[in-house]
Parts: sequence; C-alpha cells; structure tokens
Amino acid sequence: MKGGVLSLDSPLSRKLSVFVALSDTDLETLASLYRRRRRFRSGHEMVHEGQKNTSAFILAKGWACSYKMLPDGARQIVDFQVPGDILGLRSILFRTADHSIEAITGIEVSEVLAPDIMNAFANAPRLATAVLWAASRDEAMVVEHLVDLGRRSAEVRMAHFLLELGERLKLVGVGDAKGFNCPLTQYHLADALGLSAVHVNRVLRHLREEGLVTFRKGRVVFDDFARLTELAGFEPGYLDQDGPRLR
Amino acid sequence: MKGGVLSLDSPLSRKLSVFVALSDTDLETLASLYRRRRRFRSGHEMVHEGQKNTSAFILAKGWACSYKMLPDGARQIVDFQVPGDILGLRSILFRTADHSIEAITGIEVSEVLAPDIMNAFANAPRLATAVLWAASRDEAMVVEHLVDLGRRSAEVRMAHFLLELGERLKLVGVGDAKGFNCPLTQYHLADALGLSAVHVNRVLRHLREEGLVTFRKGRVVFDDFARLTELAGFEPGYLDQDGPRLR
DNA sequence: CGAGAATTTGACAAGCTTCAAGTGCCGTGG
DNA sequence: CCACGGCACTTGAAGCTTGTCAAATTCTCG
Repeated sequence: MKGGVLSLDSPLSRKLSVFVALSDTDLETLASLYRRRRRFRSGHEMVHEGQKNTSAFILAKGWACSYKMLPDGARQIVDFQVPGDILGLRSILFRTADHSIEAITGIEVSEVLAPDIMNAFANAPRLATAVLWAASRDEAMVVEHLVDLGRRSAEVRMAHFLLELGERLKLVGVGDAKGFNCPLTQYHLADALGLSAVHVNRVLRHLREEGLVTFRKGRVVFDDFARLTELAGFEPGYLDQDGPRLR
Repeated sequence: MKGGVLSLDSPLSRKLSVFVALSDTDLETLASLYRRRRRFRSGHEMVHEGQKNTSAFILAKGWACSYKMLPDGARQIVDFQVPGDILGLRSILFRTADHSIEAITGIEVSEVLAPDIMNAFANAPRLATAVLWAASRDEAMVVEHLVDLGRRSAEVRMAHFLLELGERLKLVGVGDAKGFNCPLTQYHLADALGLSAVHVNRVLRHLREEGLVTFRKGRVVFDDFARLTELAGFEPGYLDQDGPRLR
C-alpha cells in the first residue's frame, strides 16, 4: 500500500492522512520535519506572546496549552494540545507570536523552523493543503470553544469541553468512551472555560453528584456518556474525523 | 512593478499581497476565482450548519456574519466578514459546514467551488500559503474574540470589539481613526459578544456617557480613541497587517 | 401615516466571582 | 520515619455583573 507504512510513523502523519491521501514524497517531506527532536519539562514556556521569529513544534508526547495573558494578570487558555497537534503555527506565519505556549506535562516535540515549513510546502504542495485542513480543524475547535464561552452555562460548558477532549484523544488512540487520563488542574479548566477556579470546583462536584462525569486524580471518567452528551448538546461533527476526504 | 496592477484588482488580492508577494501566475489564478459573481440580499442565509458540499465565497461588498445556533435558540456570532474576507473556507475543506453564514447587508460575492480552490492551490502553490496565512489571521481574530468572551468584562469587551472592527476596516480602506459606518444592530453585538441585547444597550450608553465611543444610527464614532484603546487594552499586533513578510 | 423593528429604561433575579478559611495530598529534608 | 511546606482542592458567605421580564419610546420604510 503506497505510503502505508510511513503514514503510521507519527501522530501527525496519521492525523493528516485522515484528511488527504499523502504520497510518498509528501510523507518523506513531512518526516523531514521531525528531525529536530527536543524535550521540555512541565511548565516550560516554549513561545512567549510578542516574541519574534519563533519556531513551531509538532507534539509527539505530552500535553501543552496555548494562552493569552491580560494586563490584569488574568489568563485565557485558548486550546490544549495533545500528541499529533501542531503548536505555534500562527506564530511562524506571523511576524510575532500572538499567544504563548506552555508545556503542561513533560513533552516531546519536533521543532520546525519557519524556512523548514515553507520549503516543505514548496516541495510537497499537497502538504500545504493538508496543513491548511489541520489548521482549519484547530480553528473549528476554537470556534466551538467560543460558543462555549459566549452562550453556554458553566455546567454545559464543562460537559461540552470534557466530551470534546475525550473525542480528540480517541483519535490519537488515548482514551475511549469510558474516559481518559488528564493532567489538567482545576486552574487549567478555569482559565480555559472563563470561570473562577472556585466555580469550576462547584460545577465538577455537581456533575459528579448527578452521576454524569467524575474528574479526579488526573482521570476523567464518563459515568453516563449518553446523558452527558445530551446535556452538553455535543455534536462532534466539527472535528471532521470520519475518514479521508481528498484522494 | 510585477503584478502591481493586478494586485489592486480586489480587496482579497490586496489583502493577500500584504502577506506574500504574489507572482503574475498567482494573481491570474486568484483572479480566476472571481468568475462566479453573485449577489445576495440582506438576511439571506448562504450556508447552513450541517449542509454538505457547500461553496466558499469571496466577499467583495457588504457585511456578513458566521454563527452557530444552540438547541435552545441562542445564537453565537463567531465573526463578522467585511470586503476582502473569505466566507466558509472551512466548510469546503470539511465534509459538512460547521457553521452558518448570513448576509447582514445586501452583498456582492464571488462563489468558489471546492474543486476551484483545490485546482488553484495545485496551480499556484504560493496561493495555498497565502490562503493559509489569511485563514490564520481569521483564526487570530477568533482567538482574540475568545479572550473577549472568557476574560473581559462587558464594557472592555465592547470597546475591544469596536476597535478591532475599526482596524480591520482601515485595511480595506473603509473607515479611519475617527470611526466607521456599521450596519450592525445591537442584537448582532449581543450575539457576538455573548451578552443580552439589553445589556449591550446599557454598555453602549455608558461608553457614550464616558465620552469614549458613540454607536448610533449605523455609525461608530471614536470620541476618544486613545482612552478607549487604553480601556480595552487593545494591541492590534494580532492582525499582522504591517507589510509583506514573504517575498 | 401606520406597522414593525430597533432602541431604551426600570425592577428584580440568577449566576458567577471574590474573599476567606480549611482540608487533603505528596515530596522533601531532618 | 515523620514533620513540614506547598499546592491542589473544597466549602461557605456575601456581593457584583449580567440576564430576564415588561413596557415605553424612537426609528425606518413602505
């Protein structure tokens, strides 16, 4: 099968192959981006808002998050990244990074410099389309997150968020309908969902008491997946992960 | 000047040229996307969430907005589109549209079918990169909007939002530091900012009484641009509109 | 001029934040 | 091995921001 073996090399290749059938050239070009392997420890700030000429990173292992700080010290987490996600793509297309990125756990990444990616696109045009798709998928998640913050109550927001995370992790082969391991603190959740940590705690308690989800000791357990999905009005369509579209 | 004349053909060409220097081939390929010219009247729903095989549109004239509806009838407006913006790009990359798009005013667009854009990318690879940049810029705006909803008070949120809109319109040559014409209703603002229409009205009154901005009869006037910018903590860096980056 | 839409205002209620204090857990050093 | 310190989590009480409901006023357009 053409490219079949190579495509399983990494979470990112696997993810992109879900969208476009990549040729061997595409896959080799993509693989060349994995050269600069690096590790960061938990808490390391890999990109700082306003920084110039930053790198992008392909996340191989661990969790990270991108966020923005406000003048008053408040933080808004824009998204969490899990293996197979690209970090800081916007930062290399733009002159200056418009957000910061921090490792939540210890992580393993491949660093991608701006010229690398531009060359890769010139060398394998389909890759540009595939990355555009991946970026669009990220945007779709940000949009759904926006809806969370704008129009969903704290409880529904939390439910929706946990379900989305579960769905994303399923795609990379971590976690299932039962639940998943989750290194986030309640402060992370608060900063992502636009709530106070105190309220996050109350919401989690309520969801647990209702027998819907339990979030404890680094693990999320879906106690009643169906009822939770209904409460959240969760429609995973926007994740667009039902098999290749472009052949 | 190579491509100089063609590049002024349309708001989109102009916007993309701000990012990459496009060759004549790129510009001609881009121009070919303008073939299917269409008009829609105010209120027309051009894309409906869940719809399959939708088109994208390049907006030449007028305002549109993209939004999502919730089961309870609430609406969250994700973004407003002004001339030079691409509508529904995600919808053609994905199988099904993940959001709806509606014309706010009467509008003029060019319809772009999925194969058109894929061919254009194959034919003019730099265009793919340019569109990736445009998509990233859109995402940056959505991200900033996310911060609005998550961490800014209603008042700061409104201030920030109006300033961003003003900045975007400057780029297309409509509006300046004084203000701009704006066809939005307070309901639009409410649905965009995650507020109730009643509260939008209160916030606008307060901003007006403070001598900061006036929003009346389809026109936004920045009464005190400097003080408003400070209140909003507005940093237009994320719009990345300071001249070409890729030559 | 009339009708529907958009805006405006007031009163009250709800949801979430803030402040404050305490509990549980885990790694570190004596 | 145990005490200590720090961090995450938990809970209660009070207050503020924003939503909801209801009604009046003004605008817009045919």
